[in-house]
Amino acid sequence: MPTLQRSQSETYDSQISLTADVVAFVFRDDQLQLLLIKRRSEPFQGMWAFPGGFVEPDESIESAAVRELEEETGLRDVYLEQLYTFGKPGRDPRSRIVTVAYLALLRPDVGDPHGADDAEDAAWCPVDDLPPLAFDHEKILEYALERLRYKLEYSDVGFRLLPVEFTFSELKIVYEVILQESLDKRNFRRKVLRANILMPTNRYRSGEGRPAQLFRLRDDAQAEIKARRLFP
Amino acid sequence: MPTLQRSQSETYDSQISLTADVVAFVFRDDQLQLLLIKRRSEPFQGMWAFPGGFVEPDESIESAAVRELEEETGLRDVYLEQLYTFGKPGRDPRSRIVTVAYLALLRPDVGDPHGADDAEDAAWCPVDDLPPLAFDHEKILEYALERLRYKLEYSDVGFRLLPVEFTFSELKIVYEVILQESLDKRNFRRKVLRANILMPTNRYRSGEGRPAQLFRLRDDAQAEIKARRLFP
DNA sequence: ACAAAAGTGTTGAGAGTACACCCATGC
DNA sequence: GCATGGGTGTACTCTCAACACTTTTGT
Repeated sequence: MPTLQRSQSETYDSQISLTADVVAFVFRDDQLQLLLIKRRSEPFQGMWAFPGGFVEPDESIESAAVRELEEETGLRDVYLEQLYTFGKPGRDPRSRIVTVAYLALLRPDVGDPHGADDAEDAAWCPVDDLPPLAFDHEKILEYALERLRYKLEYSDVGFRLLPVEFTFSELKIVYEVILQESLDKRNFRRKVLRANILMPTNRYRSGEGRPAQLFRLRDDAQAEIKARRLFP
Repeated sequence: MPTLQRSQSETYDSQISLTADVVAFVFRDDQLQLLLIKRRSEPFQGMWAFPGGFVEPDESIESAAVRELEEETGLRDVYLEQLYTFGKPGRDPRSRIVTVAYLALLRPDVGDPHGADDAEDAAWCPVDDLPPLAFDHEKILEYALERLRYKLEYSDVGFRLLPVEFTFSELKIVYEVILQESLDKRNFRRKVLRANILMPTNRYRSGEGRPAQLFRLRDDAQAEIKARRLFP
């Protein structure tokens, strides 16, 4: 049995390489946007892809994800969560490369990305107006979007896409855009308030019309509510 | 930048190895049980661990999981789902080994496991009476249990632990044991029926007391309900 | 007939949904 | 003063949770 022998005696060099890729979302201009880099090298040279790269032998996979993301953005206050591991043979034409995909949520006040190293360019792209993506990154994106929509409904990920202080309409727009449906202003406000996760501030955001009160997520607001029984 | 050079010119042999481990649950004797194998070789020789092993260069990770599970059980009608990838340096004393953990749910009529290859022994163990586990498998188990409890509330995983035909009390016991709380018989039955996912059969299961009608999951019952809005 | 588990209905409380008007500010 | 977005309350429906007795079978 090759597996057994390998586990006992070999040097453990593997023919499988491991990368970490990051699907990083930001919410700007009332749109959900995605961090993409333009690949400088083959394969898929010139195509857009998620930031990512090989995991070093002595760093954790998550550290690799953070590092790759850091190379492209100012990286401040990131929410990072492991998404799924994609490893079908053939997903990378070079060799057998398995990637651990991460979901990152950035607040709108992170800087603009800058090309670096293996990136000829880097940019935020609205998710509903994307160029074709390299590798199986479109499938990964689909998965990330599904997860984001899903978690929006039972966790506080929606708040991670906003500035630390935000108004109710800003929060509502995040929910509306990601869920692709419109919500009732009064019911939305009541539901959020009932959850008791916000702290009001004395500050207001002025724009057109009446200024809106700013709120922040309470520090002790648990990140994820225990699911109420839904099923069966 | 080492990552960049590697991605362009190296032979891609990596110092990171990849394994697939399977956390396989079965529900027997009104208990949630776990498939464990007793390790024949170092490290952790003689300790219990999940079935698992190295991913071959030309097989998918999921195939590796299925294969490793197949070596231990009759393997029929398995539900398999990727759980999480654990890859902290140091989790395996031999070298840098990253493992993709899978959750498997088996129906009670799968056979008993048999030791094979790298397993000196194999057995079902009740989850609340386990021996110490090798590697970081206790952490992986914790994660698996959390996921199982979570999904029980919004998907049909509970049904995957039962025979194809089952009674309402059997289903209720699965829910009660895994959620560790007792449920009201009438409310439970009503809720399941309202979900409209069951097909009644004309068959009955006799035991002590009045025989109970057997039901089966409808073929067209979707595997996962769309979450109702819970949050905020 | 009795022990054991199956099966069945009702009621009250709380959450979800639908819906329309006044308020504070900038121009 | 008017345009713009902010902020508020009520009525109806539906789901959830609590709760006890009758039915069917085997012994």
